[in-house]
Parts: sequence; structure tokens; C-alpha cells
Amino acid sequence: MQKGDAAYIKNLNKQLVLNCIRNFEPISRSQISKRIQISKPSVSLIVEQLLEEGWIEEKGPGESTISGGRKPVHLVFNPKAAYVIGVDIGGTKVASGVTCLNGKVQAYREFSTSDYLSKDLFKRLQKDVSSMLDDLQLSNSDILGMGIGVPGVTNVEQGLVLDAPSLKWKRYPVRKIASEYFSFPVYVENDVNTSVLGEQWLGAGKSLQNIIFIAVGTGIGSGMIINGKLFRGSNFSAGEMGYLVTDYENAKSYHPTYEGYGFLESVASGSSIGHKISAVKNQPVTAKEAFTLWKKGDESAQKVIEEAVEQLGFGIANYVSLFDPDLVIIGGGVSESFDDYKASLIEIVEHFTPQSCKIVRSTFGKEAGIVGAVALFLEEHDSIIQL
Amino acid sequence: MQKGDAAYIKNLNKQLVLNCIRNFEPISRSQISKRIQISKPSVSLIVEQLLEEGWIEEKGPGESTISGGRKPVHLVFNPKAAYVIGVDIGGTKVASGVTCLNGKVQAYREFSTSDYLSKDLFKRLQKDVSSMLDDLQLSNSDILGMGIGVPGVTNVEQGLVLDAPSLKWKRYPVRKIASEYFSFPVYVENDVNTSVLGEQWLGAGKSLQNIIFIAVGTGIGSGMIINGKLFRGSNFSAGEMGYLVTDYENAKSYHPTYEGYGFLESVASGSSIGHKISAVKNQPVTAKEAFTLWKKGDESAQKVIEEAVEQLGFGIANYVSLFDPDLVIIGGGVSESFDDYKASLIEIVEHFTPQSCKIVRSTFGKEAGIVGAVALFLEEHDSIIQL
DNA sequence: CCTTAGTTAGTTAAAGTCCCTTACTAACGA
DNA sequence: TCGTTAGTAAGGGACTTTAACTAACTAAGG
Repeated sequence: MQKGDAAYIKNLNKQLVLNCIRNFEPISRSQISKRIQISKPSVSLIVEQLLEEGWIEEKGPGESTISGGRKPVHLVFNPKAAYVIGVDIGGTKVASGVTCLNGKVQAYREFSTSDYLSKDLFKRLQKDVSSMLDDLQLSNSDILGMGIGVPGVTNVEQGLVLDAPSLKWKRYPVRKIASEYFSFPVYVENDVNTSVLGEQWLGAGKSLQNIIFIAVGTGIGSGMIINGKLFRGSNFSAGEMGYLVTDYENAKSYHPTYEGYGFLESVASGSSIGHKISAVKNQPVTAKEAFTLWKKGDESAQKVIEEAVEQLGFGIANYVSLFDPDLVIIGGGVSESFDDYKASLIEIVEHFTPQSCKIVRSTFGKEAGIVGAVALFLEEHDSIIQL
Repeated sequence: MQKGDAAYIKNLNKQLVLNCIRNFEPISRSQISKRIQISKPSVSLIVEQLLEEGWIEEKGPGESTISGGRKPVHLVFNPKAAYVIGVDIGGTKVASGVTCLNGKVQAYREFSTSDYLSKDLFKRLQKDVSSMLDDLQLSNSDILGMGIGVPGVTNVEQGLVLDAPSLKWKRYPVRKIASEYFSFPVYVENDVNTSVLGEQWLGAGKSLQNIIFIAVGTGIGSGMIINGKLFRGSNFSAGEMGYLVTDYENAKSYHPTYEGYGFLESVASGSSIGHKISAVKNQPVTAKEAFTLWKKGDESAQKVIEEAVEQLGFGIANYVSLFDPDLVIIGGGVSESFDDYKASLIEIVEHFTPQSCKIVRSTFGKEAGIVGAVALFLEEHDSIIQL
């Protein structure tokens, strides 16, 4: 529990005022005072400090009310007061970007993961970051910090990637290594978790309290916002949706430990769809191609995909039954064809859950990883700017 | 967000001191100061107030350290400073009890639900409560408030039972009705949720952050503590474990909306075990009798129970995969035979989850409902005494 | 046994920080 | 000029803290 002293309440109220401005700009000192129930003199004092520190700006006078009176001074948030760097380390590429405090991406870079995986990955990243800062004419002191999304189980407190198969990282001390290249604080987190944070901040889940984000691609992973906060589980491995069991008969003969994948991802992931159709066709077919075949009326593709969607639907239904979320967001490679199977997916979920729940597709494009990583930084870092 | 002022920090620090005493008693003013990092004068002042208000007591001198010095004055929590009433409204009986602040039940009463369900249930409850208070020589002012556990979906904020089939309550305004009979504050919550709160407070899940409580009886329900707090979901219906789907083939022909039960409870609950064996034996058999038959070597009982345990195991595995909890607690009628199927249950869960997780049986006996309801009150009510 | 130095517990007094209330000035419409 | 609203100044209250105190105890030495 937190101890209360003067500094603590000062900070509390300062954040309260700043958040009020962020959410209701433009707004006057007087209105802030009314809204957050802090006396006018206190608000004025805090506003003065925020102005001095550059977090907010005065923006011309507002309009008097109908009954007359002095015009209020409009205050607005200054999203360029500082910047945050978001990094998405994926299996194929490492994308990085600089965003302002509103999450707008100001600069973007990427490089191939495999070229630098064995060595100098962070050195290369440092190069990209320097180049972006140069472009934007920013210095290190303008940067609050960096968030990094990684495809694996991560201990965010220690900045340690516990296991990321696609990068071949095991107990890899990312924060420690990154601190050798960057002077600002760095936070690392599983990429599905950063995704759901991004969606909560600026995407489909804006200001919702309970959100599930499901990434269906090579495997199936998920992240969740619970009671407004990211939930990580007791061992940082909550949301392992790929391990769900939805088939009593087949599961019995199934051995996750041998096969290296969970049950659900062995029947409903993008790669499983690819494998199954490849087996039928006796030639390599990717999941993307499978969806194209399906649309063209290919029967074997239809069968495989329909079963995959059905199993995925069961998995989502289970998730929803347990969590009762406001929203389920589908992301990952297989979400590209979301519109094609959306209807049947929703039907299955509705059928097996006590309460209905919206299911939508992820909103972001290639910037998803960046925005999520930035959201992670803002969520974790103890600054006046909070998610 | 909370606004900070003098009263707020005072209250914060007061709670901090009181909790410190509750957790580490006996403890001296000086030690408190060191532990919670509040200056000695402040601690002394707060302690003086807590003594005056009766929450704590001085208890003789402690021992000096090896290096000499004045003996510390030991402070201890006074669990009899106030009392809380816990009520468990079940399908068969309404149990009520008075506990002290440590959760020890000081008095207990019960009456048959069916006798009073149609009318005067709360009037009857009031009688039991008065009688208990008389026995304990307590007055209304000694009672902080009342918690009530109910077998149904409940909106705790409004004190409204949304749907409790076994009581035939729909949108039943329990708090409003209770307020006509009791002068202290009343909180209502689903009984599985009160159970998990009770387990977190004084049971198997003491001081753990992520706990799942599963009640297997007539149906299958569950409650969960997430990040240390009870999670209710967006529509107060999180934890509907009975609706999990674990069987691809059978689920397809299954229609929860028609059958009134979820899929998992149709194959793994106590009543489903009873039904299935009754069908085989062509005579009514209860779940309890089924377990007895099983132990005696009855083959059909074995088959039915083993399948039920298997399905339940799948359900728990799914739960664990998604939540990554510290602990799973099994309660409800079917948990009485827990030791008989514990091994196979654990084996299944281990097999299908990425991370292993302890599974134990619920700790409480008939007082479970009372303690849980009291825990609910303490969790919800904004008093200096917090869960 | 008595004395004294060293140590720890708890209190007193003064000062700092934050907030609030009250009363003010500033600015505007009618 | 009056009524109204925005924002500021001054004084006071409620916390906290630091620094210095008193109280109470152990242990060692004469």
C-alpha cells in the first residue's frame, strides 16, 4: 500500500488535472476545478506548473456564457511535450517508431530480424533510433523512454524475455542489454500484451475495462485487459489460448509436450490450416492461399477452414464464458480474412456463451506493434503521463 | 481517480498502520515506523487514535534487544472492536452467522429456505440476527454491516440479484429489501464469488494474488481473484465455467439455450453424474451414491465418473491456460470425493497446460458461506478495516 | 551493589507542504 | 453601472517531517 504525504497528494492532483485536460480539452481552470472538485487556487497553481513544464499550453480565450462574465482561458494538452519510442521485434522484421504523446507515429524504420539476430541487433536498432531522432530534430532528453514488444513469454518487471522460440531467446535479459545502447528507461513485454494495450489506448477497445485480444497466426496467443489493467498471470503466461482443449476425443491422443504446440493451435492456427491442406493437396499451401482457394469454392479448403473456425469459435466461447469481457478483438495473420468467417464465428460464440459479446477485427495496420509498445511504456513507466 | 487532500492521506496512513499491526502483531510504534516508512511522531499520533477508537490495544511490554534500550510497547489488533454478519442464502437453507473481525464465527443460525421463500424471508432472517446479537450481548452499533451470498448472477453495486434460478429470483432488489430490516449496510454477491473471497482471506488462497475457485455441485460455477481483487466481468457473469465447451463432437448437437445448462455442467456436474448413472441403472441414483458405487468397484459408475472427471479436467486446464493462477480451489458437493479423483484430475490438467498449477480442495466446512459473505462485506465496504 | 556509558522507544516542538476558504481583482455582456 | 464569471492573493488548517528531547533499559567496570 502507498503511504500518503504532501508530495504524494501533490502528484496525485497534478495527474488529475493533467488527465482532465487530456480528456476534456480545451478546458478552463475554472471548469477543471468544478469537474475534479479541487479548489480554484489549487488548480491555478498546478496549471502554472504544468505550463512551465510544457505539458500543456494556453490557447486563446474561450467564449463567455450567455449570462456574461469574464472569458475563460482555454488550456490544451501538448502532445509534443515529449516522445516515446516503440519497438516491435518480430520473427521476420524489427520495426521501430517514434510517437508523440498522442500515439501518432512521427517516424518509422525497420530491418530484417534474421540479419541481426545472431549479433548486433540492438546496435542496429540504436542506429535506426538515432536516425529517426535526427530526422525529427529531437535529442535524447526529449524521449521519455522505450517500449518493446517481443513474441514470447516475458517478465516485464525484470525486463527479461523468458522464452521466445521464434527468436531463439531463452531467459534473454533484454532490458539489461538495451540499457547499454539507450539512456532512457526500457520496458519489454509479450507482443500480444502490447497489442491489447494499444487497442485499449487508441484502438477498438478505447476506454473499455475488459478486453480480450486474440492473435491467430502461426500460433494462437491472446492478451487481456481486466478491470482496466493488463493481466499477466502469476507466471507471466496468462492468455495461452493456444493450449485450450476443445475436442474431447482428439485431445486424448494429443501430447502438447511432444508436439511443441498447444491443442487449439494445432487445429485452428494459420499454420495448422496450411499443413492440413498441404497434406490433402500433396503440395505446400499457405494459410493465405487456403483462404483464396476457399473463396474460389475449393471443397477441401472449405472443410479444413470451417473446422478451424469452429474450433476457434469454441475457444473464444470458452474465453468469453470465463471472462465476460466487453469486447473480443481478433488480430494476427488469419484476421486478414476475418470478414469471410466473421458470421459463423459469431454464431458459434453466441451459441455457447451465456452472454453475447462483440467480436471485431484489430484496427491497426503495420503501426500496431509500435503503438502497442508505446502504450506498454506509458502503462509501466511511473511518469505524470499515464495511459 | 482519487483526489488527494489532508483527510485522504490521513486515512491512507491510518489504514497502513492498522494493517501493519494486523499483519505483524505484536509490534511496537517504533517498528511500525521503520516498516511502513512513516515518521515516529506520525505513527504515535495515529496509534493514539486507533487506541481511542478501540481498533487496537496495548499489550504489556516487549523485550529489549540484545544491545539494551527501552522496552517497546506491544500493540495488538482487537478483533472484537466490531462484528460483521455473514448470510448464505442457499437453495435448501439460509445460514447466518456473526463473526468478529478475524472471521471467527461467534454465533450461527439457519432455517429452511423453502419455508420462507415465498414471503417473510428477510423478516425471518432478522429474527435470527436479533437472537444472535442477544446471545452475544451485542447491539446494532457493534455491527459494521452484513454480507449476503446468493446462488445467482448479482449486481453488487446496486445490491440486485439479476437471476437466481434456484430461488426463482429475477431482478430481485435484495439490498433494498434488506435495508427495511437492518440498519447497517448490506452487500450482496454471487455465492461462488463470496467463496473465493473467503478462501483468499482465511482459507487455502491466503494472501495469493490469482486464485480460481470452482464449485462443482448441481451445476458448475467459478469465481476468481485476479491481481488480488475479485473479478466480476463486464456483466457480472464472469466465471461461467459451466458453459465451457470441451467436446467438439458432442457440443455440435448441444443447445444450451434449450437445456438451460451449459455444456460442461451437462457432462461433469454432480447432477449430470447422477442422471447418467440413474439412466444406466434404471433407478434414481445421486452423485454421492455414484461415488460410493465407484469405490465399491461398480463399472458403470467408474465409466461415468471417469468421463466426468476427464471433462472437468479439460475445463480446468482451459481455465489455467488462460489465467495462469497461483492456485485452483475445488469446492461444492462433488469436492467431498476430491481425494478419490484428485490424482487423475491433476494429471489431465498438467498434461494440457503450459505451466503447472496447484489444485486443492476447499478448506471450509459449513461456515464457508458465512466467512465468504463476511469477506465480501469487508472487501466492499469502505471502512478502516479492509480485507 | 552502584554508577555510567551506550542503546532503543516514544514524545515534544517547530517547520514545511499541501490544500481550502474567503475575499479580492479582472474581464465581459447587457 | 450592474450582474456574472474567471482567475488570483492572503490567511489558516491539516497533515506530514526533522531535530531534539525524555524515558527506560542492558551491560560493564569499579
